[in-house]
Amino acid sequence: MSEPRSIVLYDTQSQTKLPFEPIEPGKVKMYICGVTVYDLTHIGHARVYVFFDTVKRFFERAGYEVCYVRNHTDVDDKILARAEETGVDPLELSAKFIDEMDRDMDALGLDRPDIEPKVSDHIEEIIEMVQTLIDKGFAYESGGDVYYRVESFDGYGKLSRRKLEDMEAGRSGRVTETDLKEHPFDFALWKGDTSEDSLGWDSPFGRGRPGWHIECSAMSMRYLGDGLDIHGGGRDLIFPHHENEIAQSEAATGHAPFAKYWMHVGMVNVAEVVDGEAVERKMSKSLGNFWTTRDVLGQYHPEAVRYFMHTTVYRNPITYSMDNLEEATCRVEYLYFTLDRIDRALKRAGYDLENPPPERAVQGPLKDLIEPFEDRLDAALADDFNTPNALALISELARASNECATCKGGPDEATCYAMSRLRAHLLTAGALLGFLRRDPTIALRELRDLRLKQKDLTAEEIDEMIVEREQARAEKDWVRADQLRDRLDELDVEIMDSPEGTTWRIRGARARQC
RNA sequence: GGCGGCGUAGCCAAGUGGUAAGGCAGGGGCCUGCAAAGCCCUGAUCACCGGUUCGAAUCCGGUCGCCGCCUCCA
Repeated sequence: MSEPRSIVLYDTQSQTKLPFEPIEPGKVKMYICGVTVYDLTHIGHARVYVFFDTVKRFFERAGYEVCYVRNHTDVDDKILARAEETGVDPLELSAKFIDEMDRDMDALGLDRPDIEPKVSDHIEEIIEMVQTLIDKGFAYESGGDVYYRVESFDGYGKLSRRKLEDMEAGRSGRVTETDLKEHPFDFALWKGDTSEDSLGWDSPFGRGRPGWHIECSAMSMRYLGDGLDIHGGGRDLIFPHHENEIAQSEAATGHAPFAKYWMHVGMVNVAEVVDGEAVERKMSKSLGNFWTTRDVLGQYHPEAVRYFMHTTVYRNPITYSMDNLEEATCRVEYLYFTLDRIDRALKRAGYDLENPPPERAVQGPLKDLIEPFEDRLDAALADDFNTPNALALISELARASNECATCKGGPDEATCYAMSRLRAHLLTAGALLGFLRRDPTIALRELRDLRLKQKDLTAEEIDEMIVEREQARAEKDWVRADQLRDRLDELDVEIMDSPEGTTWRIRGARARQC
């Protein structure tokens, strides 16, 4: 970005868009809640991390130095339960799923966060913080556990704007009452566990392990200090997780706000039939309606998955469906075909793609598209990361690119120069959103191979028929050529004849189009 | 019961005070041996009712429908 632009982002707590003003000039301190690593990640997790990857990249483009921390919760009851079931050591189990998550997030092309702390490496900080809370009267020991006293914190409920009374008056039977707690909404900072063979650490309050929320407070402050710029995660973390983090952190440090901006990503929904009725519900482990990132990447190209994620603004729910993923796949394919066309046209004209000519003003009808493009792209993303608007801009670019690359008689010098600028813009936008990052030939092959796999076809058998048809065409045997094309068509293979030869592709699973 | 959100063309989806981005599908055209790809043209007054305003999809009130959170959850 040529000059500092004001980035506006929606803050959950104030329920409004605010101009981003860093605590330390030029720096962004960002903590994003990671996952509890007892299983493969699902596509809902992926949405959150794809989004914040783009947030991070955009801040960097805007000239900020970003410190991105994302934790792994590797000590948790669910991990213990899963470890018990499978007879594995809990920390080995979580280590395995951290690796699996890395594999999936790498495949999606995410940059690794700068710091990825684990609970098991920060027990000391956690114990220290719990002790501080006890000392200050915000927490109490009870039956070997330590609980946070929600009524001691004035601001309790300020993020999720709910009152303790309202929640108590709410759905009966939902809140678990325990003799150990002073108030039903008090939550565990430390869970006592005296059995020697379970995962635990010695502490001033006895042997045990941390409760759920404390780790994020302890680890975020360990790496980013008492005040962070951005704290984020999925919408479902607003209550109780983030609410509790605020209560703990601000109580412990006496410093407010704990986080200046709270950003929450909408849920991934999935359409299902429940009791004979079509409904759309949040994807979740407990409902059992989730798709793992691994499964999805087996079916769809990672860049198509990212494209799909960007079709809806991050705060709204998005529907995971075959149709939506297919459409995203088609768009990514279209963009790569476009890039491929530009590259070929430019190479034919003697352009060196690695060393584009020095920038100069564009003349003619494309001027108004090319010159202000990056400014418009930045404006879209600076407005609370409006990725659908960014995609709309990319569509305009691609259309113009195709027009240039396929113009009759071949592009002239001015058109070639315009194309090289369009190409650069496409790549810039793609780099921010996470696609168009491969060589078009490679990407198109990857896309093709996934479809071949879907249709249970091999490239060889198709190529054979293509060669046969080319021969028929060379002999102007149109009847035979068309017969072969019809046969291929039945296999959902589409043929594209061009002066450079015949290429083909597989139609997507979505109907007979695309 | 409390808190939050959503309802925009056949479908997906931006836009939150000045006469509705983009994509998919459909229709018409250019190109093509014919196709496909690509390009061009083509569609909505914004759930409903009432109000504020010179002017509202956009603000206020109400109605209906859907979803999320209040329990582990990204």
